[in-house]
Amino acid sequence: MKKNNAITPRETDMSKWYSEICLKAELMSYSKVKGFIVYRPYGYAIWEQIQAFLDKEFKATGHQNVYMPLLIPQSLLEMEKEHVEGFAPECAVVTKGGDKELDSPLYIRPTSETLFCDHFKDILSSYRDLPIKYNQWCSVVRWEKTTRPFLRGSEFLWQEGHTLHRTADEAKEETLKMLKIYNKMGKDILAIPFVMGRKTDKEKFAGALETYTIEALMPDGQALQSGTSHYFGQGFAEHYGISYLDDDNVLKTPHQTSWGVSTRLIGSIIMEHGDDNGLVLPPYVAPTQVVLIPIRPADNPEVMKKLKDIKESLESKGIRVLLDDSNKSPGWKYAEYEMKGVPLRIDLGPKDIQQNHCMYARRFDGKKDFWSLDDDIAQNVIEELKQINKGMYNKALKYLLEHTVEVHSFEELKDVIENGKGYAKMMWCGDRSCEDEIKNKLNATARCIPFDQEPFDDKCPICGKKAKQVVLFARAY
RNA sequence: CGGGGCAUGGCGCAGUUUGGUAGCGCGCUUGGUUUGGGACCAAGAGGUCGAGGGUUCGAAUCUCUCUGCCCCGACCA
Repeated sequence: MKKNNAITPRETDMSKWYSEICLKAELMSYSKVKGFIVYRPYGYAIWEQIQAFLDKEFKATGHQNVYMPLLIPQSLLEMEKEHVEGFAPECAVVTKGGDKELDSPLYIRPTSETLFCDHFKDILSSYRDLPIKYNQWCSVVRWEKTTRPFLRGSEFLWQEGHTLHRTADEAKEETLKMLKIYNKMGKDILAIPFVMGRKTDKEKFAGALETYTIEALMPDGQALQSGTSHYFGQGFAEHYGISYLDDDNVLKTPHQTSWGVSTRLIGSIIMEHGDDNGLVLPPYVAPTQVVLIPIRPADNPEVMKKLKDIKESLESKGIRVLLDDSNKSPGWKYAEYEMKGVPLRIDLGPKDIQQNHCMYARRFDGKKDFWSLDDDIAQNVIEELKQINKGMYNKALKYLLEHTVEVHSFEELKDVIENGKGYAKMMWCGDRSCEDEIKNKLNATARCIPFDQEPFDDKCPICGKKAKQVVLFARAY
């Protein structure tokens, strides 16, 4: 049969493949303003699943949601030097209110550190107020020159956690705790194995003492920074005058963190799992987890009756299920739900009724098999979704391991980077100059200093000096 | 910000070279027949040809200006 809605194969053109999935799986639409997209229901629902998971984790670890204003006065943004230098060049600025020119411009938040700091100054007075653990769900605006749906937009949706602590240790612990929640999210619901690690000084957040990251590896060998967690120390607090009286009656400065993930995660899901038939969604973020396809229902009333029973029993177990009773042909439906990445499909037709079974097909590996209609189908589905998530994770993990290559020389590094072989795992002296050289010559950056440090050499292949740590280099989105 | 491409119904395109009053495929609506890997017939709806100016009796088509989008690079979640 003809494929009248096929997409460009990933091998042919990854960029084209990616944007066609975004559009044809109905995740988003382009808007009239460059870099700003419409999050369509199917795409937004993925974000809602991610939100639901994280919101629960945040609250379970004692965080509260708040909402800060959209606009930042210039004076407030300028209070932390590194921070303003990092962000001001990519800010959108409001210069008029109504028809009147403003005395001082207002910045649309590119991130909300400054707003949180200003507020913290007001509400913190005693050690009894600490810790303060806030999170915000919102969108931010950064005037990007090059934009791609989900991966890089001028506006994106995210969450940003901002916390204050009495001790440095407690703040550091918070920073790592939140990073681990992100990593858990990868394994549990995104089916993406992240590499956790610390950013080099060159790559860390503007104003942070330490930045930690979760990095995903995409099928073209490029890395995608998927979430960050920062330890600020007391820098911001000092600049913004945040202080409290401790139990020894001494005025002290709290220790601060911030951490965030964004709708970029949707982009990483698309690239990590997608194939030439379209999107492949991991089951626990899929807006529809199971689609039911009736075959020849018109002259076989048993078919719809049975499917409605199945639908009800799935719903009663909290499974997100869609019964497509439209009069499109089954073939059309197969292709459609493959494009949309629905993890599991169940077909039921007269032949199945006769044989007292139904057919199921898994999206990610195409496995097809039958379940007896006497089975507890809901229980089977629950188990199958679990296996799918595990299978997708393991597949991605295998790719990650196979594409993390130890390099001992510049030539080997070059080979890995230029041929899209993935992460170049390298022993590094720790000098900025070597990092810069790699950036200049190969356009690759230090993605992170992974937590798993297993030294395999004793000198830096760039300068030949003594190596201090293992670093992963890659080109990045 | 450089380099390339594009702008004609919801989507994909033809028409532009050589000016003559807008067409095709998909999708959509209605009715009917269908349904095990993108069904078929019939009848319909839908377009100030990205915006503005100019040339002309007449502009999707020639011309000028502007705007937007996509892709590839340099910078960033």
